Order: sequence, then C-alpha cells, then structure tokens
Amino acid sequence: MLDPKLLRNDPDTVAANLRRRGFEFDTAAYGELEAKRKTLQTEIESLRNERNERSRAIGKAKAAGENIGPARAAVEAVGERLKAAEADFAGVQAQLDDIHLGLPNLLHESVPNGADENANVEVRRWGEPPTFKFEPADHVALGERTGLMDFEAASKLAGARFVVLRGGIARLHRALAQFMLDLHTGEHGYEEAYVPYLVNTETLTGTSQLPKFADDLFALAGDSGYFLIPTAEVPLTNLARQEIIEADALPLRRVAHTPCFRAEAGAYGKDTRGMIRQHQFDKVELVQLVRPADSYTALEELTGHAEKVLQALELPYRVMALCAGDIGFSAAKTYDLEVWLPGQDRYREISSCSNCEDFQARRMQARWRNPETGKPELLHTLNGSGVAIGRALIAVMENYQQEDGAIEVPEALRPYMGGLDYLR
RNA sequence: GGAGAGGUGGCAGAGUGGUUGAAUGCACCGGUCUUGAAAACCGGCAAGGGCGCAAGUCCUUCGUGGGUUCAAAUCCCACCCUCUCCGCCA
Repeated sequence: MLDPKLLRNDPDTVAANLRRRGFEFDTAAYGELEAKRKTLQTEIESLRNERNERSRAIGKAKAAGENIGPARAAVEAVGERLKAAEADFAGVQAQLDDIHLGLPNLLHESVPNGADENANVEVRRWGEPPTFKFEPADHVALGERTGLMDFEAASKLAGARFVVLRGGIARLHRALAQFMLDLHTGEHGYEEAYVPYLVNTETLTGTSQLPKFADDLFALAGDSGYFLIPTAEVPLTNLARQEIIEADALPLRRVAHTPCFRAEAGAYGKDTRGMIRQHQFDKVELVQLVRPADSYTALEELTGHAEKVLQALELPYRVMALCAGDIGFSAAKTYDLEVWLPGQDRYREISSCSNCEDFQARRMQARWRNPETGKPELLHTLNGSGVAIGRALIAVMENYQQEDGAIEVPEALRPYMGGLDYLR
C-alpha cells in the first residue's frame, strides 16, 4: 500500500511513477473520491463531537438530579443524521480501500525503463556455461534415463504440473534444501524458521497476494478460509504484522524451507515440459526486516546471499535488474538470478530478490521503534529466494550431466549425499 | 469434540453504563542527588487521523464484526484467539 498522504498531496508524481510500470492511476477520479471522503469525514466528526458533548452534559445533569428528558430528545436527532453520514462514508471509504489495495508499489529511481522481461538489464555474470563433448540433454530426458523423475506417476496422483522424485534424485532434492539452510544460517546470519503452509486472508493481504492475485493461489475446499502459501515470503514477512520491533533487534533475518503452491492460472501452455513450472515446488526463502535507511544495502546483501548458493554449487548465472514493466506488484526494486540451463541453452530465473520498502509494512502495520524519535515507524521488508529448489535440482542435473547419463554430485552437496559422487 | 476461564497501552495489570484514553507497576525519556554509576526522589511517556503557523483542539481505537443506549472497555449477539480440565490423536 502506498502512503495515503502522498496520494492526496502529490497524486501526479505517483501517477508518473506508476506509468513506468504501464499502470494508469486515475488521479481525477481519485481526487474526487478523496474530496468526498474528506467532506463526509469532517461532517461525521463534528456530529460525533456534538453528540459526545451533549451526552456528557446529560450525564452531569443526571448526576445533579435534573430532568434530562428534553436533552435526550435533542441528541436523538443528531444520532439520526450521524447514522446517515456514516453510511455514505463507509461506501466512499470502501471504494478508496479498493483503490489503495490495487495500486502497485512505487519504483525505485534506479529501476530501468522497459515494458517486459526483454528490457531487463544484466548487472553481472558469474561462471562460464560448461561445454559438452556431446549434445546435452534436458532434465526431463536425464530423469527418464535414471527413471527417478516420474511425471506420469504425478499426473495420476494429482494432474499436470506435478512430479514424483525417487531415489537419488529425491535425495539430491533434499540435499539442496539442507545445504541452503545450513549456508544461510551458518554464514549469512539468518534464523531458521518453520512456518505454517496454510494461511488466512489477512496474512495474504499483508504481503499483497490478496486481494488482487487470488487466481494465483490455491484455496482449500470448504469454508476454513485457508490458502496454501505461494512462497514462504508470506508467513515469514507476516511474522511482523501488527508488531513493533525494538531497534536493537534489527535487522531481522529469517530463512525457511517450505513447499510453495501456485495455481499458475495465467500460464496455460507455458513451460509445460519438466519441472520448470509446477503447482508445487520447494524453495528456501530469505526474508529481512530492516530500518528504512538500510534497505538498499540489505537488498545487495540479500542478493549476494542467494548468489552464494549458486557459487557454492558452481552453477553459472547472471544477475538481472528487472525493468519497470517486469517488476512485481509489491517490489520497489528487484534483482533476478538466472541460472544457466544447458538443456534449454539459456539462462532461467532461479531466484528473485526484492526490496518492498514500506509497501508491505504499511499493509501489515509492521513497525519498529525509532530511538531518535521514540515513535513507531514502518519497517522496510525484503525477500528473496535462496534459492528455488526444484529449479536448482534441474540446474545441477543439466550442468553436471555426463555422457552416459550419470550426474555428478557437486562437491558442496556430497556431505548431504553420504559422500556419493555420481548419481546413476 | 465436550466443559470452564479469559482477551485492556511496549509489557504486566486495575477498571461492570456517564469528563476513563483508561488507576498502578515495569520498561523507556528528561531532571535532582552523586567524582561516576546504582538506588532514591521529581516530571514526562499509546497509536492513527482531521483542523491549526503554533499553542492547541476535535474524531477514532480496550480481540474482530454487528447490536442496545442520549452515552459502551463496561450490557446483548456472532466470530476469532489464548489458557485449564476431559475425550481423541501424530
């Protein structure tokens, strides 16, 4: 959510910023609604004031043993007028709330212009794509050869966009998660967290998956009100919802390994082959809550923490600064990490690291106590994949494949694989 | 699932219809005392919003949402959550 004061006082600046995303903010309509709101609010407040004063007077009169009959009748009329004004106000406020919850975050000035992913800017590259003396297979073909990656079995159990992993591949998948958690808790100062995979609408509204992106989520059948989390960003970030965090506890860095569930409603026919785009995938997620002044430094650090995973696995990647048109709803700035996939002969997203500034914090009322002012102020929130496990598995399989279809186990993962060096 | 108790400020904890936004304690901030610190003492200290140059002033908020009333932390209804006991269960 954007600062309502900013929307009121400087709507044109907001509109100009959002236009970079290709988002049109109707300032005239907003201004009109906002004026209505103000008029009604002023009216309501003065009516309430009148009611309160008269009621107080009645209390005093009664205590003094006077006749309060006429005074009561007089206030009744105020109550009627108040009721009508409040109904009007609620209608206007509901419209304003819809607008507020539907506006994306303002972009940081460093975000490059551009309409879609083609305009994303490469920031740096790490590692060299491996060369093969044979035609490298993709992970689906590699999985078939070992027989340990079974899309048909998953389809029987649940339908399209699921996978069953078995044996060494399943273990490699688990090893990746363990390795990443150990790296982030051991080297990067994150506290490991175990969190609910089912969350309520308030939580999803806090991180801004709701109300706008309900179609991307899986909701549980029945009336429990639960949704499956699309990422651990949701529970981890919402830990701070309606909290005031003491300054010396900052920055808060948390990491969790969870499954993620996504409806992929807008992705029919996209990435249907293999494990690239699944309804269920595992991810190690990094979340930081920081002082506003520190959030851009924190974004660089957090991105670096995700990069360390790929470096340790010796997977070639590049860092992309997302352009205005490709950046997510709640982010002010985002770096994507794209890993090299020999089977696709190109880089594919494996991590997305964002600074949401106070956008989510305002929705959540996640605050910290600023010792300089003594007042609670909004935090800045950041999140990043550190990294997506399914895609990391693919990347390892494809980059470490051998001519005979075996997969070499990266050094960093061998301790988690009982010392195994090749999967066959 | 059954029975009971309870949700109040950063925390603990009073308050059962009328200047109660809320006693008191802790924490925090400022001061006195002290060589310094602690203790003691004095003072300050909720959040959000409106108007105002400011001083200030008004509105809202006592789990959430409705209701009763001239007036609700206080009464009624629904829901959520926490705790205790019983049952069941990993």
